[in-house]
Amino acid sequence: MAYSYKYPRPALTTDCVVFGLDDTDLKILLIQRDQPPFAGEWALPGGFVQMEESLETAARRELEEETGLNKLFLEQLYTFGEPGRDPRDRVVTVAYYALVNLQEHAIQAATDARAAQWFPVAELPALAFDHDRIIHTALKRLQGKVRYEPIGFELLPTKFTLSQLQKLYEKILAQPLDKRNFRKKILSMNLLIDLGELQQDVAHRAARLYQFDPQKYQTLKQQGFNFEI
Amino acid sequence: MAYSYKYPRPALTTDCVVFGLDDTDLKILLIQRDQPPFAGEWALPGGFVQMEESLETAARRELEEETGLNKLFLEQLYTFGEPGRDPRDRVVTVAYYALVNLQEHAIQAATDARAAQWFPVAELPALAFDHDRIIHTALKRLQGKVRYEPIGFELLPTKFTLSQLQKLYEKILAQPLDKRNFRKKILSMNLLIDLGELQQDVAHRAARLYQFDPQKYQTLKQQGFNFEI
DNA sequence: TCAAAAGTGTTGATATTACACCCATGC
DNA sequence: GCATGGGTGTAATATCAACACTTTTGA
Repeated sequence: MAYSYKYPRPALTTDCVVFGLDDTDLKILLIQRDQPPFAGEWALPGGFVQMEESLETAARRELEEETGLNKLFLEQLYTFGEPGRDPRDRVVTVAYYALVNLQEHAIQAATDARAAQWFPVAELPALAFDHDRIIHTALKRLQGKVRYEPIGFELLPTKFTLSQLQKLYEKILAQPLDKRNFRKKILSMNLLIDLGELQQDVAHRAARLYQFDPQKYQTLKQQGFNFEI
Repeated sequence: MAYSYKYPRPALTTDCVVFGLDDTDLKILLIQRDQPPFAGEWALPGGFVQMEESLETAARRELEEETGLNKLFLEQLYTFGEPGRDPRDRVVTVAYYALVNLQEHAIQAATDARAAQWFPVAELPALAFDHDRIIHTALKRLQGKVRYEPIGFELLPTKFTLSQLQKLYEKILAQPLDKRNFRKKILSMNLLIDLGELQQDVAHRAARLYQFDPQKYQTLKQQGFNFEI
């Protein structure tokens, strides 16, 4: 049954834009290439889709192989297939983006010993292929989506403060938000569980810790509720 | 240079969900298959991506070959690549969706003599492959996008009345809208040019004709304006 | 006691919703 | 003259934006 269609076929890969957030920056995880083309340059984690795996499975497998990260929030972004985007051959790539919280997921040395490193989105190095364009598309998608879906929580630890959440939105949307209005809005949605716990070891008044309630969100969504920041 | 990557490759196709609007319904254009698998069933227009053409070019080429339609609004939707979605072989398809106004674009007999026919979205026939899933995804995308981008105008003739526009939104969003509030909102955006002309040959008071002003939209958008219905 | 961030309400402006009647036209 | 859709305004309500001070804690 294989190869019923006797036409030349483009090669098919997946690439993944992994976003992480730390105290100072929104960051993207890149891999240093050790093979031509673009040897020594930085690129998105990714690789070839195997014949028996789905596209998303391929994206997750490559991510784990190259960075040790797994069980991330992962969503298809866009498919890039201009002839000439790979100098050797026609290669079509299905791009994904992922969100990870840096506190709870440390990246491992890649199994094939290639360097993996986080870069602030404002300080990206030169990138292989059209990966700058893919990252640009992913940033736009993240900015659009974070306002209408509660995906921002994927970038935070399970327990977080309202200030952490506000800073997350300020960094992604690149605009300041009013503290009181932000708290009013987010708390009025009733999507956060007040854990009754406080931050530890901070050199100022400790903030309350909250947790996102995905089940509550599903329930409200079915009743016509729309998340919006 | 071709075939630098010596791995088995999935076949790559594009498929296109073409939406059209007439007086009564939102419709989708389907092609009747004359070859197995799924011979006799209905399917989305589409076909194989050639090695030297971009994905969008492939989608437009297939559309024109199979339906005669060209120069449509066309946007990438999603890439479907589950193993098993084609019974013969691993086939990954990059799906697009298109918007066309039925008044100004008649479909032609397909060059390869396959039947092309419009179906109301509520009365779709049995579909080949996973095309029902692709259509479902396209409908959701259209419903989401039409509220935040002025793409609905692509489904109307150049000159249209406010009632036509309102009915368009009511059909796509599947909810009634208040006439006075709708008019207030849409006119307050200043995106419509009042042509100073009236409908002809209607058996009631003739309505004013309007035209969407894409340049105005671009200008406003750059100033931070957000279209929203 | 100082620095640093947490936490908290009110007000005016703006936007949204609900709602009903007269108008123009062709038949 | 009647059926059909075109066209119009207002009032009540809800939402949004702007804004400053007190509290808590550890160093």
